[in-house]
Amino acid sequence: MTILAGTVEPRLLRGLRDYFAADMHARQWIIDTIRGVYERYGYVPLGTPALEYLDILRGTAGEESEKQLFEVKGPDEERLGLRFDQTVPLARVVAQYPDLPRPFRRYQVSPAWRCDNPYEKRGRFREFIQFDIDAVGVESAVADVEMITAMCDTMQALNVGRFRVRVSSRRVLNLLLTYAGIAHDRAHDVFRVLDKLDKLGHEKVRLELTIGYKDESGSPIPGLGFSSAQVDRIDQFLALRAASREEALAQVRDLFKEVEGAAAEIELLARMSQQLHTLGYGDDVVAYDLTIARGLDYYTGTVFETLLLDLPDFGSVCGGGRYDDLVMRFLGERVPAVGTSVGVDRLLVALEQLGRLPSRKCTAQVLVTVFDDVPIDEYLAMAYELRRAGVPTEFYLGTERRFGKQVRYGDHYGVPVLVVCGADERARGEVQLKDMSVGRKRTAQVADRSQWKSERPGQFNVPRAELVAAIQKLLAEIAAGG
RNA sequence: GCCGGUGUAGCUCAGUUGGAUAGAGCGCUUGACUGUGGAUCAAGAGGUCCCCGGUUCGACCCCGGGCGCCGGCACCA
Repeated sequence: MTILAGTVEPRLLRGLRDYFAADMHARQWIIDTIRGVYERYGYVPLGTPALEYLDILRGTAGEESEKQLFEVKGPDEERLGLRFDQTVPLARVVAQYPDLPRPFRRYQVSPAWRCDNPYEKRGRFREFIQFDIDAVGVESAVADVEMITAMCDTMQALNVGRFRVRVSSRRVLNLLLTYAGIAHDRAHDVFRVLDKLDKLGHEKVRLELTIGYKDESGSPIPGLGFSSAQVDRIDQFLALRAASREEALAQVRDLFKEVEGAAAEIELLARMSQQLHTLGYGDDVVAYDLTIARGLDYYTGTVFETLLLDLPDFGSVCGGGRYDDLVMRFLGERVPAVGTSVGVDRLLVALEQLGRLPSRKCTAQVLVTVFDDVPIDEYLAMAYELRRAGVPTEFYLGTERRFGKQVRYGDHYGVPVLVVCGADERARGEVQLKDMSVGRKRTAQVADRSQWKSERPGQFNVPRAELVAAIQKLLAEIAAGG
């Protein structure tokens, strides 16, 4: 692009994007659909500011994540940051307003910011909308079940196709550490490597747990230095394959039969699975995959994530878990909580790739076109009659007087119906309606221009006095006929 | 942060062992058609060949440095 001297080059920050009409309509549809599900579960909305004090955001989710904070300087030099999720602000709110009756169950949809490496093909951006539900002050695992079913219901409502919610438990993974004789303060390191199982496979995970290896580019991946006896025990766990939740639990129950406290943890998951079955959430939509840890440091119990089976490499489109100690940071008191988060912009990219989004570029149902030989006030009258009757109507405001250009304009934005009234129609006290979809279908078949012009597909005249009624009838037909 | 690739028109890309005025397709604009979307035909606009420095009679091309973008890895709330 040529940049003129004295002008500023229009450009976008890395990892951010502009959303035009089709994307905005699709995104709004996703948000409305999720909200519908969440409100059926009785969650109430909460809004919090994009900015928080830096010390609120810091140290909640691991040291590494601090690099991902967008920092902001306040007017009095306060150190601020843009929120990177909605869970930490929620913990702040719960701690700040102790009178809130518990359980506090809220939903929140808003943007968050993370300064990590963007990967737009898989829907990873530096600014993105998340849609969360959380239940704070809840000990019962019924809340965990509710999160999982809400995810399933959300995926179904969004028409994502085949999906699977994978459920795991940090407490079971802690049992694994005990079983393998690994100190629990190494949990973060071990879980990080286990989470890569899907991507790297068994062999590399084993190497990374022990001596490390060199990846394809030759970069050294340091090993964690565990003994082969320890890693053998982890391997036993990783090798488990089950066709159902019950089978997965049976295998772990057997493997951990000597581990103290294992029976109780596994019983908890068994109870959840039973409830899920009773409610109609079978092994096809909810699977227990106990190797999943998820990256967040603040998770303490159940964790889960959702994959789209038609986009196996896309990554998870929503995830969450239990974080019983997060509020403690602000309140000094343990407040158990569980929540889950849908990545709205990720889903937008995924559904786009799957071709599961309707594309809508306009809001108008009708475009009133104009000719020079008819007084403009007559066109205005038509447009306002339609608007007052509740029909979304665009009045052609451009300078292009030639009719062909106006049709092209309407075609470009996908307006379904044009109102046409030149001197001929006016003289007869009529207006012409043009159903754009008819011409769009004809266009593939017509080769000759004069035929194309004379055919005027999808056009018919109605008395001027019946404009509104005729439009409403035509729009109803189009809506019914598809 | 590390490794690799790449940077030429709005987009996708060709090009020159270093030589005069840098090309194609698509898109865009205009006309054929002052009242009809598509197709066709014709014409037109659009370039700091990423930036800075060096070598050279001469650099879009070669050399050095920088930056951007794309992959992979690391990291990931």
